Amino acid sequence: MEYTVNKLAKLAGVSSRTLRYYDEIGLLSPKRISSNGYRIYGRNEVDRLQQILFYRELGVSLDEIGRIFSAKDFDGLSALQNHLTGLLERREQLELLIANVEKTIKAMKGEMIMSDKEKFEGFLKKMVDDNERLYGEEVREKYGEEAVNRSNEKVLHMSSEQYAELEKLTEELNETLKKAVEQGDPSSELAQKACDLHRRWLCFYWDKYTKEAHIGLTQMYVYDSRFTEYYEKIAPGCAAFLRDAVAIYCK
Amino acid sequence: MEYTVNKLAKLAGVSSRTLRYYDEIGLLSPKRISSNGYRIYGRNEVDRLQQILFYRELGVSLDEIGRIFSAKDFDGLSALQNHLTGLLERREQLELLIANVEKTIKAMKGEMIMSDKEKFEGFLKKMVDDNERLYGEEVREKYGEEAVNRSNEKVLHMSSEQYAELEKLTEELNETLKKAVEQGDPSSELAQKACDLHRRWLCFYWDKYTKEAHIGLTQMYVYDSRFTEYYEKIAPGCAAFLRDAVAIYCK
DNA sequence: TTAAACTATTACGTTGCGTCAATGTCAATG
DNA sequence: CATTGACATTGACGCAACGTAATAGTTTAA
Repeated sequence: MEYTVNKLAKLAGVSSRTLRYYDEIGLLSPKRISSNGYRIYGRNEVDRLQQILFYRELGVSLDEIGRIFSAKDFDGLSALQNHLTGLLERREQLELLIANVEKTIKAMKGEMIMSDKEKFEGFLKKMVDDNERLYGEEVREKYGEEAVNRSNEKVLHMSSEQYAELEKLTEELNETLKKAVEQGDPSSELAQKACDLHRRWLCFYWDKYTKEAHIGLTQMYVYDSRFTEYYEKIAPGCAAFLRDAVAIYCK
Repeated sequence: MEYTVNKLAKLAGVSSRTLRYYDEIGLLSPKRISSNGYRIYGRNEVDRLQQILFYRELGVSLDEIGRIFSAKDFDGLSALQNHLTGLLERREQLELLIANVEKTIKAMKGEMIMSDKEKFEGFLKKMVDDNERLYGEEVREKYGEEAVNRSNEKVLHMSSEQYAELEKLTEELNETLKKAVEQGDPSSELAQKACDLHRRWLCFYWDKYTKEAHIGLTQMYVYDSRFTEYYEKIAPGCAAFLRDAVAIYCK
């Protein structure tokens, strides 16, 4: 009932490096070291390793696992309860992150739809194809057909629903923006009005508006030729102008 | 319009160390280095930093941000779309983790309820008090009163609902286990039957049974005195016996 | 006997900085 | 003018949990 590193590693489905690491940090030491320097593990060590892996699978850090074991009164239940609290917190943060990314994507797509519907549809198609090539099978297996399709169709669907209102706002924004650029001053009242229209335009897509995102987005317009071109058609240097104006608007 | 590290750092709300790091990895280099060796940033750098922070807030890694910028055709939208895929994957993994932790906690609590209701209620009370002391205010602020109470009451609620059936199964399990221990062979047919009963017992709490979790849990019984004591009352050395039997059962 | 298979230690790489430590520079004050 | 305090520089370690060599000694099977 004695095991060398690789024996135990294979038995437990981990790498030998992992075992040596656990030895190094004092989480799982071998029963003894044989005369040739080899690590020899016994029954107790197998058990302890199982326990370690049990918690590890649940996402508990090795550090905490160590503390669970070394606590005088072993209480895995309390440990898991605390661990769960951390996990729930992480989930909440992740949800927030996802929501933000999604709303940003939504806004950018909305912008593209406004700027050039045909071009956008071409882009969307390419996007879908790329996803298909890269993740298609995987994703389809994981989430099922309709999830993929749903996510791909959502944008176009939304655009057709609210197209009219959005278009009106866009028109007003573009006009205001054009006049403001002609005046040439990003801090002018007209320019700031354009910023406000742009904000309202964004709120069409965003559930929650933040200054930071507004600044970041307009700055991006300057770097992404698809957006720059669109604004260029409204007025020369328009994207940069809007960026400057929004920077002031949000200050 | 020129900034030294700290000026820019304060302007953008990051640390100077961050800026030096970004310089180090080539993500954001200063416009020039002044004669005294100081980093001097200009307008372009401010913009670029804003962009970096925009993506960083969305959880994009610095490495990827760098690639977004260095790509010949800047395409933040596609980048975000890909990034979102990763985030969704992470969320799914986190959900799985949480579900597993929750079901494990559930099972352990179930075990305690069976073993000694009074003791368990004492434990629950202590648990709640601990949480109160440690996270009480925070958690209450975050999730609201009822979320805390709900999570604390859930277990007891469940136990009262299904107590009868569970008790019957428990009785059968305990009897079988007792006989099996008397025989003394964890690989015996009776012992394996007990394992199967224990599995069914677990399935009362778990939505999804896995061998690994079964092994891990029974092994934990040996380490946690609350469980060991309970099984000890059924038969001497019972927890260890069950662990050994389950190890065989799951092989 | 020799080569394959297994063991060991040492140490760098990963991510995004925080945090010293030692040292140099600048602006203002006594 | 010298000192002091604020700000600048370059290292370099530390974190989490190993993966991945590189180098060298040991055991085992052909």
